[in-house]
Amino acid sequence: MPELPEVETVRRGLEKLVLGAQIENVKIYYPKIINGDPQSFQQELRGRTIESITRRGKYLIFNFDTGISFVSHLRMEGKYFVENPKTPLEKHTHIVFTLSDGQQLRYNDVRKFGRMHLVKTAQVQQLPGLKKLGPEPTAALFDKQLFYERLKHKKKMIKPALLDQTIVAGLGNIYTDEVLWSSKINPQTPAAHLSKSEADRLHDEIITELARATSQGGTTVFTYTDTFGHAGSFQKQLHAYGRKGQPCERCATPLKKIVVGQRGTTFCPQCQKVK
DNA sequence: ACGACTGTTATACC
DNA sequence: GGGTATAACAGTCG
Repeated sequence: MPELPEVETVRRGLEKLVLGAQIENVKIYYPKIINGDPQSFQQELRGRTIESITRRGKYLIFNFDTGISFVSHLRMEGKYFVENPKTPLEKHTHIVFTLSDGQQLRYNDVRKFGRMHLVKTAQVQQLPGLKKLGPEPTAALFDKQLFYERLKHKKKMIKPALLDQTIVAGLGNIYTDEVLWSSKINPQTPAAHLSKSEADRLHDEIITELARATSQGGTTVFTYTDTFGHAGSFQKQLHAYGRKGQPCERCATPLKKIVVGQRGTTFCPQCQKVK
């Protein structure tokens, strides 16, 4: 599942592989991936040069020479590959960008959940998903006091509150279970019930956990790979996610899996007690 | 064989 | 408007 560390790893890979490349042609095999008119998507991108590749939350943003940007969300299984045009198209490749250097940038997505938007660079922040996005989880941008204030006014439980992207950007199901485990907070705790010290702990864990995962190329749980086809290695350091029934690494109590806000949730019933 | 389950966001609805 | 359920999809597992 590409969450922030995986998307950032993909971004860094793409920066090495296709920054500065010019798009010669775009082939669309599954138009629903593209938000808006696929024909104009094709036409607008032809002849454009990739000037920069940025990221906001889990959104990848390709910026072009003429003030337009292409915003891509990988959702569950979206992947980019850079390959020789002679390599046969893999199953589930839906969009192919042929580049002037002779390579192809290919978008592959088994579940077809990923989405792409083409907008003016100045309009990127106005896209529905980006408009309400919370701060990036870095020490410079993610304010501790503000985090506590926002939680205090949320009616949701802490887990769905962290997943909703408006309080802080970039957490998905895996890292949410991890930071709650590290912070010893029960996922079903109402967000508004967290004490200041719990909120502070959680805030710090979010920053360090996502940074550590990013530095290790992200987590490969099911099928995630980066643009080079490499798996991440952070899955070796997961303490909660996917460890149902295994002993908690702090207290040896078997971890439990429950559903919270329609999402599978693994936690330690001993260390992460409801208060 | 078939239903349950997986996860992320936009959208519809209360 | 906030909260919540549902749709978008395909593959895997029991």
